[in-house]
Order: sequence, then C-alpha cells, then structure tokens
Amino acid sequence: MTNPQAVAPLLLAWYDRHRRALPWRALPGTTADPYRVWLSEVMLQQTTVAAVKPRFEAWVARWPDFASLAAADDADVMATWAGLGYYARARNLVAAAKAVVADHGGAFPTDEATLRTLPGLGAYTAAAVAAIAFGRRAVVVDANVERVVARLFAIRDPLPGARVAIRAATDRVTPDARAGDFAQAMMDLGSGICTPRAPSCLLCPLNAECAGYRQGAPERLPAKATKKAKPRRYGTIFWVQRGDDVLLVRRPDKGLLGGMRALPTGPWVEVAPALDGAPVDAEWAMRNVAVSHGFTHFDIELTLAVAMGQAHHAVDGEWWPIADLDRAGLPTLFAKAAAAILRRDA
DNA sequence: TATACGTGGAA
DNA sequence: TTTCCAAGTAT
Repeated sequence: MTNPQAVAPLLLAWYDRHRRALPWRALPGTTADPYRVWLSEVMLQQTTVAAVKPRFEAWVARWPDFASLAAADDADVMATWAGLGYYARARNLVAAAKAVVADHGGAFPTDEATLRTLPGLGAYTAAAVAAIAFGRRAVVVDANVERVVARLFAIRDPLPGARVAIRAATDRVTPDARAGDFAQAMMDLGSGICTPRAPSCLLCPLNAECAGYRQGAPERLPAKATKKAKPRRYGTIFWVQRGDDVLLVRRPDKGLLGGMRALPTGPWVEVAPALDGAPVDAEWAMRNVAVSHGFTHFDIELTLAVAMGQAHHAVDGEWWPIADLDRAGLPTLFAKAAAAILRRDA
C-alpha cells in the first residue's frame, strides 16, 4: 500500500538533486518574484515549457512588473502573445494586472481565495501561485499531478470523473512545509519520469510507494473518457492588396482568436463558402493551395481569395505594410496563409 | 458536466 | 498522416 506520509520526503529529496533550472524559478533558498511566477503559470497553461521559455524572456523584458503591464497598450499585448494560442490568457493578464494595481495596492494577493478572484486564475493557477510564490500550503493539481497521483494510488476511474478522488489523494500527500517545491517537484516528475507513455519507473523516487507500478502497466493510468471526432470546416481567407499594403482587420474580442489582428475571412462552415463575407467588392482570384489548420475542437481548410491593385474605399480595417507583416502579431492560421501568398505558390 | 478555446512537438 | 497531449479557464 502507498503510504501518503512517505511521498513528500522522497519527492523533495529527489527534487533537490534533479530540479530543472527554469527562467521563472527562484534559485534554491531564494524567494520567487510573484509576477514572474504568475506570468509563467499563465503562459504554461496547456503550453509546453519549450514554447514558453523564449516568450517569457521577451515578455518580462518588455513588461517587468504589474504596473508596467497594467499600463500596456492592448494591441501591443495581443501582438506579443501572437502564436502562443488561447488568446483570452493575454487579455486576462492585462485585466488581472489592472486589478492588482487598482484593487490591491499594486501588491499581488498572497492567499489562494483572493488570487482566485483575478481574471485568468482558476483553481490550478491560484493554488500554484499561492504555493510557489508565497509558500502557502495549497493542493496543486495539474495534468502532471493527475497522472502521478492516479498511478501512485492506482486510481482506475477515468477522467474527468476521477478528479475528485485524485484531488483528495493529492491533498493527503501534500506537505505543510515546502508546498511550492512539492508542487514543482510533482510537475518535474510528471514531465521527465512519470511521462504519459513509457514512464521511467526504474528511475522514479516514488516507485517503492507506487501502487500503479506494483500492479503493472502504470502507463495506462489515468484512464480517460473517449473523445468525440473533430469536425472539419471550410472557409475563405481574403488577401486584399493595395500597393505594398495588405488589409488587416481586428477580430471581435469574444470567441475564437478574439481580439487578434487577422486577415479578413468569411464564415467557417460545413461546405466551402466561396466568396461569402468578402470585405470589399473586387475581382477575386481564387488560389489553388488551401491552408489547413487544426484547432482544439475542429480542423479547418481555407481557400485563399486574392484581390490586387484595385481601388478599395471605405474599408473597415488597417492597411498594413507587407514587409512588416511579421510584426502584425497574426495568429498562426493567418501567418500560414500570408506565407503561402508571399511564397507565390498559392 | 460539457464545450469552447491554439499551437507545435512527439510518436 | 494521424493522434495525443502540454503547468487550464470561463461559461
């Protein structure tokens, strides 16, 4: 049987030897900067460490603290986030920074419940910040912890139903002291040892306590409910060129790619919509190469429609220099389309 | 509880 | 090529 009391000492001893050095992590024995801890946690939501590292460095160089971020230009923030995905995170980052300045005297709240009231801080992030930045005991459960704990206690119920039991078990193994190190140790273990496929159980500091390992096939845990098939949609992207400029629009704040600069598109529907939703009247030239892109809940194929060198008046949007398109902050979907056009292979 | 919400890397 | 999935949150 797994002894809950044995887990934290084993894991923390392992962490002291094997912890990863990450830009947002304090050196051992020093205090982490709450701003950096929070920013890193938000960037890391559903996003890999490798993708976050360079973005984190660039962000803190530009906006090093709550005050600077609270005063940031919204379009700059969204463009700086471009390519990271889940764009509501960027909008919520600014909103939370404003709330810290306006409602909390410029100091980040230190308790989980108050942190939870800030936009973009859910159960996981509030607990992680309370533990990592402020040393509070908090039950920190992310996908790594779910996997480690499901295996440690051989919890066989499938997610998401198993979350209640997993959280209770995590509570039982979380220590009063070093709660932040414990949370990060669980995540390092999940990332490097207790991996989704082919976990390195022989190297695991918890293997003697692990019911999943003892029972065999720990890689099968946690079980997950079967997911539905992703639908496929079709749409048209409009490339409207006037001299050396191209027409960009800003997408509505709510919804997919909300608030992001973008190329104009028509509706995204079950069958190819041709020129529905064109931003101007023009002689459109349809390109042969489609842009394919996968979102979390659907795949899409987009046809490119091009209008060049025609007079376009009273257009709602910005004329953006094509040579500076890299700086427009386009989401990946539109960056792909622009690249296809500019390669002239479309 | 279920669904919307991005992206890129690994296998 | 396809599938999985990564430090989740909001509604």
